[in-house]
Amino acid sequence: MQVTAQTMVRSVGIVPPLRSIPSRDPLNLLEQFGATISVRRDREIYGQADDAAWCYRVVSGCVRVVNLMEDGRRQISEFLMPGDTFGFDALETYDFAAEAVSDVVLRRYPRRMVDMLAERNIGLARRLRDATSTSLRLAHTRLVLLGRKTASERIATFLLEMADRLPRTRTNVLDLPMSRTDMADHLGLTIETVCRVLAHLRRDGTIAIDRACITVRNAVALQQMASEPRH
Amino acid sequence: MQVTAQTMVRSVGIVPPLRSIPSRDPLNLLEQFGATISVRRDREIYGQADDAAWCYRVVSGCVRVVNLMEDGRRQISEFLMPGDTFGFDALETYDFAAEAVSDVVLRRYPRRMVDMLAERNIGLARRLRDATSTSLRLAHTRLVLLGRKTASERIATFLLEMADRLPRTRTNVLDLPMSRTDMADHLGLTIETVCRVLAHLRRDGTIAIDRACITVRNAVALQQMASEPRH
DNA sequence: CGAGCACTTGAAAGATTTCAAGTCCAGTGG
DNA sequence: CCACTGGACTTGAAATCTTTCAAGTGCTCG
Repeated sequence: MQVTAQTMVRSVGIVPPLRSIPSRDPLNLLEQFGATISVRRDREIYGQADDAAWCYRVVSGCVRVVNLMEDGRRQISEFLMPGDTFGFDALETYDFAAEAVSDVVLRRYPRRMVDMLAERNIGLARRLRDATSTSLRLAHTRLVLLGRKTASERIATFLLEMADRLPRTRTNVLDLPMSRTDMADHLGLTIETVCRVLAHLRRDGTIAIDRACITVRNAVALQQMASEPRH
Repeated sequence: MQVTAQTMVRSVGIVPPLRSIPSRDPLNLLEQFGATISVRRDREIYGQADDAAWCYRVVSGCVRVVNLMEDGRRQISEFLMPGDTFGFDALETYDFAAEAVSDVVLRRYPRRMVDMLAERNIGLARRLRDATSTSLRLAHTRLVLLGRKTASERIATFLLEMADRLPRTRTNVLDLPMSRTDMADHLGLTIETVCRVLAHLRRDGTIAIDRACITVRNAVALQQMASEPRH
């Protein structure tokens, strides 16, 4: 893997407390082999066909998992927030590129070490399997969104998900790190449709928009609009 | 889990050879705890909210993984063919229903046993993790299909995938086990659109249609039409 | 032979995209 | 300090793809 525009920082002896990771998490076993790296906004973390040499955990910022078609069409299969891991589910190569949505700080672990530790520690192996299962479950939820939901339902679902996952400064205020284009490519829409639906919600009084900052004024309305699948 | 309309058959001492499973596969460790069951066409194997008590492997026939929305909209996230496993990635509950597309024969393993064996056997644990990773990768490919491909591209992609995965009697002849409705719910289209695109391909001479049986006359044309994502 | 169901096909309706202008900032240079 | 430029975002109108609504067709089963 070629080191792109990443600023390397040496691993320090003491592990910084990571958001939403309980200290008993088996994932912490990896910390002794971890390094902290920073990636600037819009820089690639790894490419679609790169050898899967590293696994990552988001410390701060937001990462997008991107798949490109040859003619330029783009699908963002997920956004990763602080505490989320990625690259652990790779096989020989990553199958999808990872890029920094904002300036991000990551913990990075050598894949070989991860596999080696997982072979010795059953708790870690289990943890990795569960993490992959959770990703899979999330992916299935997105299949429903892309396959069966309308534009409004997709946007409402997305906003509620962000309200849940984004590190929030204030309740109901979402400081979205991604552009409208990113949202569109995540939701299987065009940027214009994203804008129009958001504008409609604003006129409704359901949300307020101030550039990248969206305030949820009526969460119930969003929930009804989102048409979540059965539980 | 309630036993629905399944015909239970006692596990036999000798494991029948399963299609496309090399005998050295760690999954075979499960065989001693496996039972063979049959499920009739359109019967539920498990429901969306059921406790995840069992893991399965398809012996013969075809299974669909289904997610329902409250208003009845349906998304089939995948079709499973002989040799495929499912239910291994469940957490507390299955998150999606599994139903028999055709009459199917399954091997069924108690989830508790699977977890127990995986704790003792690192090869099996690894195998399960890899299987989940493969599912995840497949799911991501479908996100691109649903998010960014046109109706024709979806159909072409689907036919090529079936040509690859379906147990084939003759080259180029696909005996599709699923209905047009199933195809539509898998591809995020309506049944009418599926019919129209297939009819168009038939007039093209790209395929021939005889009810559920589709003959691929021009695989190259299908490949071009499918617009596969970059590799 | 008739009913029911899956599948097909046509025509109109509708949702989203495409094409085309703007608007609004943030950053730059005069 | 302020006009200018580029990029992200908005908005409108026309075009297009897919869906919806409506009729068939054809096969299988009783």
